[in-house]
Amino acid sequence: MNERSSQKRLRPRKTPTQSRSEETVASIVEAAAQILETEGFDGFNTNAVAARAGVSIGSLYQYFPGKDALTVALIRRETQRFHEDAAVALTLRSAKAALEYLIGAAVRQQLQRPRLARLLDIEEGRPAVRGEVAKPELERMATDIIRRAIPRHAYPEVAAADLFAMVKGMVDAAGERGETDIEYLEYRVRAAVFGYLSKTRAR
Amino acid sequence: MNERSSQKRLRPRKTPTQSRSEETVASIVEAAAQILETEGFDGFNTNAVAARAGVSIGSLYQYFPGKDALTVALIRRETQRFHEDAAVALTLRSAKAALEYLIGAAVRQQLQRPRLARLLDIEEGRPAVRGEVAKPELERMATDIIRRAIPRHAYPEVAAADLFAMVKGMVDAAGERGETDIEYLEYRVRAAVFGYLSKTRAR
Amino acid sequence: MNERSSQKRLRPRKTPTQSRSEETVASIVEAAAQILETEGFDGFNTNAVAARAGVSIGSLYQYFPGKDALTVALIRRETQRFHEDAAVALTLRSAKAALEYLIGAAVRQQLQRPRLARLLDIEEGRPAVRGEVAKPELERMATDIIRRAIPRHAYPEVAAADLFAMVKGMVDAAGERGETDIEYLEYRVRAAVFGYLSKTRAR
Amino acid sequence: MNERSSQKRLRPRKTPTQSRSEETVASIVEAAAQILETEGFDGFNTNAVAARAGVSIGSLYQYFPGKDALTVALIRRETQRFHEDAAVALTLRSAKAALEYLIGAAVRQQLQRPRLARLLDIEEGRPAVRGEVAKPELERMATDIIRRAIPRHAYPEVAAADLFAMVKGMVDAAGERGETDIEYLEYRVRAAVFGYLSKTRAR
DNA sequence: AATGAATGAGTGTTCATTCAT
DNA sequence: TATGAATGAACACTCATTCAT
Repeated sequence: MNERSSQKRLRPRKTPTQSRSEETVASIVEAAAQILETEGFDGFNTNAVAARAGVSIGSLYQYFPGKDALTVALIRRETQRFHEDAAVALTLRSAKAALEYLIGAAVRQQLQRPRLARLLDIEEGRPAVRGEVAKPELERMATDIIRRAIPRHAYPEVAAADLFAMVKGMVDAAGERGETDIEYLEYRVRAAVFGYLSKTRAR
Repeated sequence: MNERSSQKRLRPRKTPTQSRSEETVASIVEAAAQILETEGFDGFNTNAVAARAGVSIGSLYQYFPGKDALTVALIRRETQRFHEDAAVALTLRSAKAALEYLIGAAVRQQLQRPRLARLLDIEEGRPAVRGEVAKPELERMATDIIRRAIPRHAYPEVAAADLFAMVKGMVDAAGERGETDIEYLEYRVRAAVFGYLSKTRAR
Repeated sequence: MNERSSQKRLRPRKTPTQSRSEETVASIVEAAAQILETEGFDGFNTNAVAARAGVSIGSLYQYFPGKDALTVALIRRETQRFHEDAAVALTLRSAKAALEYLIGAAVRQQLQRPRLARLLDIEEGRPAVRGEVAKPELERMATDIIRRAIPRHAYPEVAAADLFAMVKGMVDAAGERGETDIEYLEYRVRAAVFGYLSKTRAR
Repeated sequence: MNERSSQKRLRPRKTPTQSRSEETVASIVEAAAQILETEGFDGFNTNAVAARAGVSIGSLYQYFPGKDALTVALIRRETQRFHEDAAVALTLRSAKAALEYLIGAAVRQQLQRPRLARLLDIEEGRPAVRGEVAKPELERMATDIIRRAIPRHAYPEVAAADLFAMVKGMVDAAGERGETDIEYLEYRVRAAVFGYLSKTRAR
């Protein structure tokens, strides 16, 4: 139907208080992840997700007001761990250690289920989805870390955005090429990040 | 349905020899670009493209065997200039100058029509399209340039892939954020590229 | 487009367990029969069938994975009775009686809805449909009957095939000409069958 | 080119019996035959026929007012020889010989290009085509032969129709099964025809 | 709450036919 | 007369979403 109607709610229809509901919601989200991973966008439709989750299509719509809401939930789930890692990184004394911690987290996260990660990155850009996925806080944290690592950096927000973009670009591409050597990839990503920062330091 | 061709052809159906045909083909490809740019994937359907091109749907299919072929043609058109720039860069004496030339080309190209560029980057990843768009030669050129710039680099192919990915990531993100200051963006991309190379030099 | 299933399934998509579904399926098949009967191949499209069945096009595709599957289902429905008649014929003591029984069944069946029968005979020959409609068993039964009727016949399988073909040819043509005198037609078909067998007996 | 120019010198500038138009028409009809034979109904479209004939689609429509007209022309061409054979058969003294002559002609004709013959038989039944193809005279000839062969036959017209139908049915089916032993098939068809006539003789 | 049958707007694609050149 | 670019009605099929049970 009309996907353009901007007033569509993307929040879950109900906050599950019962454990059974929570399980159902979780199974639906995981089913979405699996479908996206194995079938790609072409196979990613609500009926398939419901079937994979062992749930009726009606139930899916009981918990998610629409397909986009399901996508958002999945993105949130996948972002969650990274969010927590960022919080941990903030507590580290050394700013460099914090950055390295974060880089490691990003690489591992993205390479855990590379196809899923890549596809979700694309979904994040969809107008219907963007704005629903909480980037701001994450970016604020990253900005903080950079501010501490390079106190004299001219535009830490820009740097944070740039670094996010290049790390994501590199790791997505690596995942797509089928790379599995996390060590090597992390080494290169660190090179990119610290290389960028060293050349950008002041302006 | 057409059961005969198991492998869909992505090459243009007929090479237009008459000038009228050439115009039609060009107008269709440009219409595709505009639709993608203004409506995004959601509005990107063959009927809309034909309508925007001021052409019947039948004409579209006379020149493109399918939607994917149209996408491929559009990607090729957009890649064309960059291809040529890469060839020019190869002729420059200084390897550093070559790299900078290429970076500038990439940034300008990607920021010319940022949304279009971003969406085409996504399309390039689609299984139905990948393999039809000639990356190999481009990557070979880039590898050559890196080989000359950093003769002692351990894995120039990996570096080329990484650099492509990070540049694309950075510029796409910048375009999406609405950045227009090409100078500044180029400066940062150069920082990223040369930073990466300096930290990666040997292994 | 669905690129996943290289071999289109012709089996019904889901076996309806609820009575409502069964009704829907039956109404769709009967609608297909009526459309084919009244409009011929030209009007036989899925949208028209759905409309005639008083059902949405989506429902049609929920039970039949494609147009051909619907055709197959219709052929099966029309063949069903004949199949059962053949089984009954096999139980008759006299082989001649069995043959006559079968002939009568074939004539009546084919003349019940002559146009439909003729059109389905044609559809049976379509590459996409042939092989899905169970002829083998029917031919085996017919071969058995012939074997019993003419024990010394040189090639009962060939005879069975010939007889099927000539009976079908005669009755289809008669139906097309608008014949309604079943008695007379049966008489001629019997003449053809027993005439063929008497002249072919041994070789 | 070379062959053509040499022919130009040796042959008259224009063949008086065949104008260039006639050649074009013939090539189109033969192209239609080939397409139907090799691609079946699915590939049988006017553009494909024109291409195979080495003629523009516009030219095709210059000679045939529509697709059906082309089909009719093809049916007529294929029926032509059989028509002539029927005329020859009429001149034979012995009625039995005439019938056998005709049967042989029918079998050979139908088995020459079996797929084409079968497909054309189907086309003959299409409402848009039926009535355009001259059956009456052919049936009259066949009726005459039967009248002479079995002077006391009650309904020679009915017999002629029945025999046409059963012969066509048998030979089409044989062709479809890939039979190539013309002798054997002719033997069986004769058995069917004379068997039918012997059992039907009077009423 | 859960189910799954039903919906129908939308999309890719074909092909007979026309007509300007 | 010949060409072939252009047309657009028609059709098979999908899938997000609803709602009666």
